Amino acid sequence: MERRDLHGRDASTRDRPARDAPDARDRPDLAGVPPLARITLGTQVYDALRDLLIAGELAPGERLSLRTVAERLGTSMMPAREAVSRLVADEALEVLPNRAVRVPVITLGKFRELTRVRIAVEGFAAAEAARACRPDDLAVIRGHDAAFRHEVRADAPDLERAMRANRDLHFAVYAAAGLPSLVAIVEGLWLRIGPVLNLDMRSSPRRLAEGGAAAHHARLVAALAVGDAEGARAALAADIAGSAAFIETTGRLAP
Amino acid sequence: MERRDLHGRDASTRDRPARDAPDARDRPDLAGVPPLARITLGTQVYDALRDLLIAGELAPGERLSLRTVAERLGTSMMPAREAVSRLVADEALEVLPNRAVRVPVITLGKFRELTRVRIAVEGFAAAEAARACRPDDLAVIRGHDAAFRHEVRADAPDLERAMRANRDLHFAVYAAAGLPSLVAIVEGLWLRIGPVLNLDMRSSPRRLAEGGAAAHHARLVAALAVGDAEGARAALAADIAGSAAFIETTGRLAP
DNA sequence: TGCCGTGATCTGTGATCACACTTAGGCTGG
DNA sequence: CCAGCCTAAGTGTGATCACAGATCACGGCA
Repeated sequence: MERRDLHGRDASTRDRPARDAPDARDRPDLAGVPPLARITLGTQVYDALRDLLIAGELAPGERLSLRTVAERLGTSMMPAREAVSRLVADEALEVLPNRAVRVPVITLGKFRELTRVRIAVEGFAAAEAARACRPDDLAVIRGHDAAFRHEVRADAPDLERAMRANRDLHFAVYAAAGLPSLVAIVEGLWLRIGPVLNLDMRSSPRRLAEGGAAAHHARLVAALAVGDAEGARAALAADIAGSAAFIETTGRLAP
Repeated sequence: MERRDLHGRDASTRDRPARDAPDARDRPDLAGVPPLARITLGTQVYDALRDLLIAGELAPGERLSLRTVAERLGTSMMPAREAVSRLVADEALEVLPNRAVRVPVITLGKFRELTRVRIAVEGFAAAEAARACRPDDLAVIRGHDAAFRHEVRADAPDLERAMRANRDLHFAVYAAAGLPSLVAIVEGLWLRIGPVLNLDMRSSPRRLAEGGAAAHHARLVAALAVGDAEGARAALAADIAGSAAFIETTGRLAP
């Protein structure tokens, strides 16, 4: 049970960059200096929990406690509260009538519903990506694709790395569509299926290679390269449907 | 400046129903008694602000203050904090590097992006609705359609009622698709375009009748009635594109 | 032996205080 | 008369306390 400390508790260094913000606003023609993302403790806790969720390190049904989360991450209860509130709003966590917080247990019906929505939304993103994809976007995508293929073909596949490569590949495609709000929507969906998807995937490693994931990815990349929107959509839909079908066969989903 | 009091501060009455929850779980065959939604002050503040936003009563660029919101709604600062945090997470509000909270100013580019995403997502929802629509769903939809048509044709159109009828019509269609997570996504989108959309609509009333909204709605309802998925999608896409084009002509959007 | 009341403990929620920071307004010094 | 500082009010963020309700185990009654 390692203890990540989010503090960097020297607030003077943490908030330092913000002091330049007024300058940047007074002289908007000053290059560089992007809007300067706010990094509060609450946001950091949110990101930490978020990563745990989509990595499947928090199992469905697992319970959380504000005080435990706070202590584990080295903060007080307040940032944990904010983080959990946001995740509950995203339906990535749920708080029962008992006031207990846990990661939701997805039913089979809900899983199928999410899969249909994913195919529609992510399929659209892939199609748009095929239209808007630029050479450097494609290069990044190919990089992640190669990493994934390399990992699943290895003698001792590193599942964590493989899943991360898969995720990076998908989101690189979605980012190439040039619709940030769409990417945010997809992130919300992944946040909800992450636990069940990655958890089951972890339980049966070799399925990763057997499933047609690599083949679907290859078709996807090929379609993107030639600007074939419908081809990209179909390839991505097949990829999603394939992994969903596998999850269903494990039968671990609640009725 | 009326003062809505969210308290009902008699906690004993507010939380009373929860006491039946354990019984309902122990005897699951006990009819009625759905899971019993939690209603915290934070959630109520969230809903209040949310309604203000999608009704366009909070103009883009308008600033909010936690303490002001709290006082106005008759609570302390904590529930206001949670509500604002959630809305910021939804990108329905934003907090500047100065730590000032305001409703975001949408740029023209962002507006077009959101419109494209809306056409894709809501169009899909309409198509699914055409497949899954049941007679009683259709009846509800027709009711809202009639209300909207009646309102825009009146001599003295009540804009607020018209916009609400329009919103109810749209969401009745999306609900008919039977994909709750999709409805949640669309709500997030409406939360972000609500301010600019409804604000501009309010500034020029008669456009409501001139715009083809009623005609698009008619085509939409007709398509739903016969299960024509692509027809429904097209009608809804035209509706969205129409109102978006009108908004752009007002030229009020930031470059 | 089986069951129900009852207490300690832990939960999320709300209120309040403390703090660093921003911002606007009034004052002083030129 | 204007530019400059500089105080005072107001901001979100984080910590801490208070509290009602839930959970669970122990102990006593039937």
